[in-house]
Amino acid sequence: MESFGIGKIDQSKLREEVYTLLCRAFMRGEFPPGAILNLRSLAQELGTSMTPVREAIRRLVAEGALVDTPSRTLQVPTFSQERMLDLKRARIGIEIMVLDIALENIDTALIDRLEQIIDNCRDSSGPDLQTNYDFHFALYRQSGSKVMLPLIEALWLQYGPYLNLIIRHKEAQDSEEHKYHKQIVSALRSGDKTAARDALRADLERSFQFLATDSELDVTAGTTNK
Amino acid sequence: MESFGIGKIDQSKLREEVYTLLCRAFMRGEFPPGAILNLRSLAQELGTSMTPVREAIRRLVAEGALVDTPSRTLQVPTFSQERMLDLKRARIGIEIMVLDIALENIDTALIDRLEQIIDNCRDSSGPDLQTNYDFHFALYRQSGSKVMLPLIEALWLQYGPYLNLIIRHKEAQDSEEHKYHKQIVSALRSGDKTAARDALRADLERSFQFLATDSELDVTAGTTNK
DNA sequence: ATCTGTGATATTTGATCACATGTCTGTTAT
DNA sequence: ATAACAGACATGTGATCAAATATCACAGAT
Repeated sequence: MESFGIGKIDQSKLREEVYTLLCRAFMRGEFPPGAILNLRSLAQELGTSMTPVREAIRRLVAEGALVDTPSRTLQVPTFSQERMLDLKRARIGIEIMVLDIALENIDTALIDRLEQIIDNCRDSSGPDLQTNYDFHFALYRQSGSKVMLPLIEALWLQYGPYLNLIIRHKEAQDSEEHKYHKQIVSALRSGDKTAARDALRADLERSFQFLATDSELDVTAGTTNK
Repeated sequence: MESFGIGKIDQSKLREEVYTLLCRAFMRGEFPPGAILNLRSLAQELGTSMTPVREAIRRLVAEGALVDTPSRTLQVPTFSQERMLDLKRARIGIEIMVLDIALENIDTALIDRLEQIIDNCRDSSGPDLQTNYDFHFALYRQSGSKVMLPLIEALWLQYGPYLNLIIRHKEAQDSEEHKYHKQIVSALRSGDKTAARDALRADLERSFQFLATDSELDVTAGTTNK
């Protein structure tokens, strides 16, 4: 049959929309470690019934962004130094692994796109999370690994609550994140794979740097839904 | 509080039981690539309502063991050479990464336990999946990484359908899997980390060896639930 | 004989209900 | 005043219901 340019049907999947919304909220650092969520409030807030929220929440639990407590409530994992270091190690290990694969498929079109992402940054106050996400995932997508990208997404989801703690730091506001991004781009241009790896590692270390042995982080966060 | 030997509460979560059952079935290779599942049949087969099955299935989708098709049915991912190689690369990369961490925490108790797992193998016909699982995860658990273990579980889940294809090969029956497991153990005893890595890599390569450029694998598998 | 439209059927999906269980609060007994 | 208890309240879980939509078989037209 001839193909007309009428585009795809919206395919409303309420469940997916709820998941996407919660996902974004997590990556924006809306939920602090220890926060309690409940289905009814979320459903009401989103204007849906509990069912799609339940399924979206189930997925977030499967991805490690939420945990079931013994008292059948849902909680953002509490902060612990141990878990934070574990996540950091996992992110560095896997993201560098994927970078290595991406480096095999590198081309100038990608490098240009990465540069464009950095330049399009609106340089607002605070860290530019969207630009950061776009930059990293544009890079990782070049690996072509449909298996590993979801794993990295899951790790970023688990990192989200730490972001909530970080954005309260005044020192974190002078984002030098672009410094490492630019280092990565220039390393790619000159074909220096080791330099690219080192710059990525430095970038990831940076994103964890305000979380080390910080006293005020252990406070139990309040609920976000009454 | 003092800890009594009464074990954990049954935690009647029907959802969890359903998930566990499906999970095991996947890892046993019950579902071939391309198989279609539907909630009603599963619910009926398990004697529950659809709700717990739905949530268990949602989790499997989140872990990449199942995919939603455009027509709102559930499908085991179809076989493709590309995806298989992607999964292989991911498993080798991540499982070796976790092995490296485990190697830092190695002790003789673990090595003894690993040896015991191999010896307890009932050496039945066909590959001994339970022993294989126990061996690998006992090793990986030594890493202490609560972040990475679930990722590896997800990868094993995605590998399950390939197992379905493999166990049809007659050549696959003479399982020399223990050869590499024993190599790993002796490498650990002598403290030779490189040898341990190489043996693990060889073991993983082995578990993919019958999937390379095989013509009969591309057939579309039938449904498993009428 | 092949293709297309129509209706029947099957199945997912979202909403609602009933129930079990954990938490909190206010009262009472010591 | 404090600890224990009882009852109300809150919340996840499973079952069931209603609606939307895809699939399939069949009839009719070309």
